[in-house]
This record gives sequence, structure tokens and C-alpha cells, in this order.
Amino acid sequence: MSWKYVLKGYIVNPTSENTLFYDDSCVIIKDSFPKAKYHLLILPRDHKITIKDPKTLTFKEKSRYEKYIVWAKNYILETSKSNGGFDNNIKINDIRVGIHYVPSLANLHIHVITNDFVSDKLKYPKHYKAFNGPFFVDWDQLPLPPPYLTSKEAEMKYIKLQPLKCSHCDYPFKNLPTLKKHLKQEWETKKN
Amino acid sequence: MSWKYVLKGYIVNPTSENTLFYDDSCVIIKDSFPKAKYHLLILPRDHKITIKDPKTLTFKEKSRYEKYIVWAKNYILETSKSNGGFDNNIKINDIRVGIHYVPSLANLHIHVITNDFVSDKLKYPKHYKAFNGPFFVDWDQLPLPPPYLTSKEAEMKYIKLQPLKCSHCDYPFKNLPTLKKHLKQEWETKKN
DNA sequence: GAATCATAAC
DNA sequence: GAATCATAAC
Ligand SMILES: Nc1ncnc2c1ncn2[C@@H]1O[C@H](COP(=O)(O)O)[C@@H](O)[C@H]1O
Ligand SMILES: Nc1ncnc2c1ncn2[C@@H]1O[C@H](COP(=O)(O)O)[C@@H](O)[C@H]1O
Ligand SMILES: [Zn+2]
Ligand SMILES: [Zn+2]
Repeated sequence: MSWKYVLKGYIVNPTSENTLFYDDSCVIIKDSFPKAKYHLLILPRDHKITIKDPKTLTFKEKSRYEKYIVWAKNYILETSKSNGGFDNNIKINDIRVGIHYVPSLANLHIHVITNDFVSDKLKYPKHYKAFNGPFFVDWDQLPLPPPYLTSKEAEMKYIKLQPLKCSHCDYPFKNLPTLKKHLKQEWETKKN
Repeated sequence: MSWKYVLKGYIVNPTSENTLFYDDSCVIIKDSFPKAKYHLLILPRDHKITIKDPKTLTFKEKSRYEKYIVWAKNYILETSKSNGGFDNNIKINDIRVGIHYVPSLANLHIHVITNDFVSDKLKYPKHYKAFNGPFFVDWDQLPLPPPYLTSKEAEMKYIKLQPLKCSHCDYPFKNLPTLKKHLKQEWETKKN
């Protein structure tokens, strides 16, 4: 199985180190390269759904997965609460749910991620911009009506040309290391 | 002043956020991008010395800086001891002293670094290999007799072709993330 | 030296 | 998608 289909493994055989929950419709896993303190993926198992462009999810299709989103959010809230008081500042509104305008991995997946973006795995500007700006399509915006940018166009307009702004205060940063330092400070501030 | 001479600032005006010690002969600073838990730089202020290729430091020249090496090592041992018991596993033999075969920054500087190599700033294979393998020339090997590899040759032979082996157990790793994970484990193990 | 971007090969 | 390497521009 090529890297593009690496998420298929979870759908076919849901038992894994990363698996937090599964039933006949869904598998919920921890993202292996979390771009924030909490970063889960919801993977619909239905073949009709897993092969879809997530931008085109219908309201009917979406309705089937709402409860898994609730589960994932609740998992984050509860887990952070019980994490020795370290993460007890996470609120429901700190959690983002959505998809990438152009996913890299083939099987449809829904990101559920906290808005701290404090993570060692966040290494490149694209990692941040993919969750902050138009490349991140909020669950509530789906289905996103056509026309769609091509992959090249989206890369340019929705990633490369986007500024690096703090997810909390909108302050623009010249580069990723300074933004990351600031995000760490935002996180530490919230803790107190 | 171009990036190549950024260390000159410390020599000209030793008072800075990073400065730990200075006198007429030397400035000792914290490396701004530490590649391990403790990473200091010793900067000779003597113009004749600062412009030298460090590989050619004579025994006579070296003798002038021995005491600053002692100071730097002692600083690391004492600081780690007083760091709330977090780093109290650092021993004198965990500290490496030396220079890079081909320095990037112009003013002669001596690295004093712990062998944990646990650091967010260690981002590329070269960062690790520059301290582990022939690219790192130990203080005790100086002066290094000619002939010298060219910069290109050193980059190939002393960096690119070198394996990524653990500084503690010599185990070879396929890539930097797996090595970093292992180094973190080595560090945590030593702590206990 | 650091940071960004493009490009293979997986 | 991740990881490595080469390449500008600072
Ligand atoms: N083997 C894996 N297991 C779990 N998550 C993964 C794996 N490989 C990549 N990912 C994550 O999958 C997501 C795919 O992103 P995207 O296709 O852009 O929506 C990213 O957040 C990756 O970190
Ligand atoms: N502005 C700076 N202040 C302090 N250290 C620095 C600065 N810029 C780079 N460095 C460090 O200087 C060292 C130069 O490495 P090298 O020239 O390869 O011996 C590296 O360890 C860098 O992290
Ligand atoms: Zn902010
Ligand atoms: Zn080891």
C-alpha cells in the first residue's frame, strides 16, 4: 500500500496503537504527526464515503458523522482535563473541525484539532497554514460549492501567499520559528 | 555586519543576553541555536586568533584558552546540578569540546556541548553529524596536521556519507526523527 | 549559520 | 503525507 493510502489500513483493520474508537461506520485515531496538543482524525469506513473529495460531502452524508465529531471533541476535553492539570485550559471553542482543501492522503478524513498549534511535528509553514486560512475548510462550510481551485492554484493562493498569523491574536510573523515561539507563549499564558 | 560575522558582535561588545562570562581574552556565550541541552561557545577576542582557521591552532595558542574550557565545563556541571534535579545526570565526560572541520561563522569559536543532543534546534542530519563524526574535531586533536579536505570534500565525506549513529550506543538510524526519539530515550534513561 | 522553497524517492 | 537534499536570499 503506497503512502497515499496509509489511512486505509485503519479502515480495514481498526485495531491499532493509534485507534481511540471504532464502530461499523467510523474509526477515530490520533494523528501520527499531530500539529497541535490534540489532533485526531475521523475516518469514515463506508467505501462510498472514503473515496469522496471531502469538499463535496452532502448535508445528508455529514449528518451521519456528527456524533463522531462530538465523541472526538469530548475525548479531547476529557483527556486534557485529566492530564494532571497540564492542559486544563482547553475549551470546546478551542477545537477545530474540518478538512484540507486539497488532502494529500486519499481516504476521506476529518481533522479534529486544538487551536494551540504547539507541536514538535509542526515543522514547515505549510503545516501551519493548512489549518489557518482558506486551505482549512471548516466542517460547517461543507459542502463547499464549486468551482474549485486546482491543486497548483490552491497551493499558491491558499498556502504560499497566505501570511503567518497567530491563531489567537492575528499578529503576523515573519517566519515559522518566531510564530512557534509566540504560540508557545500563548499556550503558557492560557495555562495560568 | 553579514551573517558570517555575527559572532564578531560578542567580541566587540561582550555584554549581551547570551553572555555568560568575559574578560580581555575571551567571551563565553550560550549558542543561540543549541544542538544539545547545554551548548556554549568560547570566543577568543585576540584579533590574531579570531581570524584563524581553528584547525591550525598551535599548542601555544591553545594553552591560553584551557582555563576558559574549564570554566565552561564547570558552568555546565554546576548549572545542570542546580536545575531542579532535571539535568543532574550530566558528568564531565558527557561534555565535548572542539571545532567544526569547516566552520560557517568566521570568528574562531570553540564548541562546548553536552553529548545528549536533545534539542528542538537540531533539525537536520547535518546538525547532528557536525558534532558526531570526523566533522567534529576534538580540542585534543588540535592542531590538526594538513593536508585538509576542501569544503566540498568535507561536506561529502565528513557529513553526507556519514551514518546517523547514536552518540551513546552507536546504533545506526535510518533517519533523523528516529534518532531523535532514541536520543530522548537515552536522556530519560540516564535521568533515572 | 538559519529559514524557505522545490524536488526525488518512499 | 514525511524526510532528505540542493538552492536563494539574508
Ligand atoms: N500513518 C499515519 N497515521 C496517522 N496519521 C497520519 C499518518 N500519516 C500521515 N498522517 C496524518 O494524516 C493527515 C493527512 O493530511 P491531509 O491529507 O493534508 O488532510 C496529516 O495530518 C498527517 O499528519
Ligand atoms: N547569533 C548567534 N549567536 C550565538 N550563536 C550563534 C549565532 N548564530 C549562529 N550561532 C551558532 O554558532 C555556531 C556556528 O557553527 P560553526 O560555524 O559550524 O562552528 C552554531 O552552533 C550556531 O548555532
Ligand atoms: Zn498571538
Ligand atoms: Zn543509543
